[in-house]
Amino acid sequence: MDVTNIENQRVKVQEKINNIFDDRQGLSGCCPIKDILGRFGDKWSIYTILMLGREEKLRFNELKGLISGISQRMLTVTLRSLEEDGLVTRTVYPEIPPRVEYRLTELGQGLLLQLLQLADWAKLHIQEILDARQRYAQQ
Amino acid sequence: MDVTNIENQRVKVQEKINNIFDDRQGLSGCCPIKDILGRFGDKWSIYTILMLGREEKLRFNELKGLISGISQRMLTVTLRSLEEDGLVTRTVYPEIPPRVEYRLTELGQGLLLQLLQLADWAKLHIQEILDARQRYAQQ
DNA sequence: ATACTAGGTTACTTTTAGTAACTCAAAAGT
DNA sequence: ACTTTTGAGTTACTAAAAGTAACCTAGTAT
Repeated sequence: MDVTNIENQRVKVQEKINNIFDDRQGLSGCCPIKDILGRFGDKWSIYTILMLGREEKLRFNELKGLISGISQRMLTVTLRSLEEDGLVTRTVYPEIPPRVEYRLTELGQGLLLQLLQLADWAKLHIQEILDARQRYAQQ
Repeated sequence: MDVTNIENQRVKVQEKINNIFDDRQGLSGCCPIKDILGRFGDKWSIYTILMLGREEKLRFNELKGLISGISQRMLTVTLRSLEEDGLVTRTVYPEIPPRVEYRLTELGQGLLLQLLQLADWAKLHIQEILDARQRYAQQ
């Protein structure tokens, strides 16, 4: 890639960024990235989405078993927030003991694909980041 | 896209997810997505990266002016964490009054590109999400 | 001598994340 | 007849993180 191409790419990036900020008249409105990352960007939401992406449908305690370290409360809170955003559906079967099934919606599956793209980038560069942290820690 | 293609895609997704979990032997290790989103996934980091992506280099108070609502402390904390991860460089010019310039590293620019991809998805689907929240709120 | 500048800290308060123990309703064991 | 188990959660609490307001430094201009 020559100098002109790099410059072209830079201009495209700037346009995109301007677009993001234009859309929310002067920073006080809602920024879609912030809004979305602010919701699913925590570790429990990510693990939950990944697990539901792998297994298609899962019950509450199956999820709890798969996501090691999560407490019942945090799983409830996480699932409710994903449900609220339309990323996950919750189906209750009124039996005793109760049975509840969770699965990703189409929207949730779309988000999963984005997450996996990010994961590819993360895997490629995680070592660079860890190295940077090491250097920073050493003064 | 016919049924076979959908099935193919699903298998690919599952392989990728299995890969992510394999890499960190049994969930206790570090998951690159979690690790990375856990660091830059907050609103101040996102705004900071976007601003530095737009302007190439910025001084502390320029950033403070551009990111409306951020306090000095939160900007310091955010910049330090981005610096620690090798996403941003901090250059001090030992003058009085001091001058400090921040810019994205190559790594930071790479992350910015990923963020912009996510922003594209977010813009396409933010209304669906907002609608879902409305529905959820109404019982 | 006072005020201003850039780029922060320190000490404090509020918000959020997370834990441990409890609930519900029926079924099965002792 | 009472205790335990099961699935899917709540409630009440504590620890940690995010955020605010006031202060600092060192030189320069008024």
